[in-house]
Amino acid sequence: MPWKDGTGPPWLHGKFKGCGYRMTIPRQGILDVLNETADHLSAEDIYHKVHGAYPSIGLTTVYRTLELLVHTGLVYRFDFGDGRARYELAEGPKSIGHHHHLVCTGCGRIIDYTDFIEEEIELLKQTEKGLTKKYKFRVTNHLIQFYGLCEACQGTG
Amino acid sequence: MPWKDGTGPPWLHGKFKGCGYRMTIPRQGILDVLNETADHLSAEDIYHKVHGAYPSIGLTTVYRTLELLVHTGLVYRFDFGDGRARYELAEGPKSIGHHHHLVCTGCGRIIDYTDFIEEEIELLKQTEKGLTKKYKFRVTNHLIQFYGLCEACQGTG
DNA sequence: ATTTATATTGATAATGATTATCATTTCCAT
DNA sequence: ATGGAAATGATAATCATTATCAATATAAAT
Ligand SMILES: [Mn+2]
Ligand SMILES: [Mn+2]
Ligand SMILES: [Zn+2]
Ligand SMILES: [Zn+2]
Repeated sequence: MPWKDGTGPPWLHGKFKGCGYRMTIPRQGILDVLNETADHLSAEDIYHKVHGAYPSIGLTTVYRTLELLVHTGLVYRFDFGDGRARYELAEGPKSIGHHHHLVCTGCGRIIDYTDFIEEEIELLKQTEKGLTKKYKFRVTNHLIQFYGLCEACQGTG
Repeated sequence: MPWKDGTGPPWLHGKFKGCGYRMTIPRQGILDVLNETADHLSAEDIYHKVHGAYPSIGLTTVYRTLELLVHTGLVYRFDFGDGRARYELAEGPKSIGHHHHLVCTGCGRIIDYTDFIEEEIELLKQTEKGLTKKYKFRVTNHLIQFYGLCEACQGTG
């Protein structure tokens, strides 16, 4: 289980405490930043944003908290190929829900999409079942990304 | 054709020269290694393997050649979450063809699978078409990975 | 074959994101 | 309040990947 205790959590604040961790000011700040943005922020992005509200925060704490959040499943970590990890709140009030990504190899822009998600998830479910049977592999997560050029980057051949 | 030493795949020669590059001994060695393995090697893995045949090769050359190969589309670069890029020949005689990956988060093992590929590709094609229409995004590539635990790693709960 | 221009190489240093240390501070249960 | 565990932040260390740059290898031109 990702939770230290056996308690099931509501959301964020409660979800965090439910895992047996303390909800501190730096952690709250980091969660706030993640909850208020629509972007896919890097650790340093988050550090700078939190720094506005809590100037004493250290970059190390940001990395540590993100590691914690990823481990507990509250946050997803992505690699879009620009050399730094990027983070996104797994789900919550402001979340658009489960989605996949379009990654522009021209400008690095990331587009969330939920279109066709149902069909994709349905196929993934079937695929998972088959793979589990054949390879005895227990799937816990999946990653789907499309790479290409966004509208703005198609002009500059 | 003047193949310096390698027994390597001639099916790459034209593509290489067609792009204005020279087929040198270090490059041939790197391609040989990629062509002979079924694993997903890191740059350093490749460096060590090529070093057996060409001890004077430098790690820098490996990185540069891989960058070249990825850029020309002959090689795919993957990130499986272990902090280093891994490489795989895009296609060729010994290739199993287009496939996706199962990534064990327990031991790092990578499993190639081609099962359900047809169905997946078919759905991806449709999804691509819809995404192109809605987001004006020109898809050139896609990435699908399943994360979970391999058979050996499921025992150690 | 000799020359010439260019592509390629490899040793080395630099970069930059992420981790490891560790002393200090904060939190919580007693 | 108090003691112990958890969390923090400044700093140094890792480590994969890139940037430099002088030396070498290659292909074309003479
Ligand atoms: Mn997203
Ligand atoms: Mn593979
Ligand atoms: Zn773009
Ligand atoms: Zn495993």
